[in-house]
Amino acid sequence: MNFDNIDKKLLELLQADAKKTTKELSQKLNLSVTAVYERIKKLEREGVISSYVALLNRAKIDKNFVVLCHVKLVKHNKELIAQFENEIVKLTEVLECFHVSGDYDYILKICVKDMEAYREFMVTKLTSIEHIVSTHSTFMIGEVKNTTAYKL
Amino acid sequence: MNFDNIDKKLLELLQADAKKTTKELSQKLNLSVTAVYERIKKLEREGVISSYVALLNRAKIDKNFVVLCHVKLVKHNKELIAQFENEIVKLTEVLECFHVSGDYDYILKICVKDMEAYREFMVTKLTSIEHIVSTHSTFMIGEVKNTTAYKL
DNA sequence: GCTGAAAGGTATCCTCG
DNA sequence: CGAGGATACCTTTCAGC
Repeated sequence: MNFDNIDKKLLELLQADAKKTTKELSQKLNLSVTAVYERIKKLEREGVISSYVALLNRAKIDKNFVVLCHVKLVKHNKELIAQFENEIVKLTEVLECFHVSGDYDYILKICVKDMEAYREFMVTKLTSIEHIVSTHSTFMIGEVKNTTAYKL
Repeated sequence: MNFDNIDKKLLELLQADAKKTTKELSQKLNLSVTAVYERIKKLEREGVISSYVALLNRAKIDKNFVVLCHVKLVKHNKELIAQFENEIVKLTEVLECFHVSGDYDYILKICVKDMEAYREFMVTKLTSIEHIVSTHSTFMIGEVKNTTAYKL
């Protein structure tokens, strides 16, 4: 799909605030309400906009302890990978999990309450998944940037 | 702030789909529309819900090349750190940047179109920031999980 | 903190340039 | 592709429990 400047601006606005009314958007874009409405519907239909979500403040919900955990598997055959990934998806503490190139196989972003909760998570959940040969935890000491918005 | 089970369920629903109407939510929660409305307003007022955003599909907007880049600075005094972080925030290709413990100082999640775009980013943007002594790029070869929703 | 009803604003659709 | 108007639905407020 191709985006003109209005689409780009529209996506920028919706990525910043999904609660803006089409009326407000139409004013910022110098378009009619209907035109904006149809552009949004098209972007949704095409799957460019995948969802609208509420973002929470980690600090207010006891999830302010963030760890980036590098994981290495014993082997890399299709079955083991599928099994591992299937388990990871279920873990609510894991917000992001990327299969990566390099020394480690996966990088996980884990959010829990504190170090104690992380210890508990490691012992009872992560390392109970089979096929993991090693992990390396890197603790977040500060969040410089964390956005969901892409610049088109 | 303290959350009862209704708040938790409400936050779960809003994190999954911010476009649900208070009417729909009230049915799922067995509450009146007004009660749900007031709970949401309170969660917004307290800053638990920080924003509502549209999430885009990376694959549809030419941002499907994801790199986790580890960065190490020369020194770690307050001034250099502030200067580095100030520059990073401006880079639209960087969606996440965490100040971390360990061998490297920062871990960045970078989304661009392809390897060529990444090369361009590294050469013209990232490494043009001063005080970086070394970087290590880890390429994403698969996305296992990527959510913005915390489980309360 | 909850409910139900009332008022005003929006989303959505339709017809027409 | 975009505009404007009609309608159903939603958000938001208010009185009362």
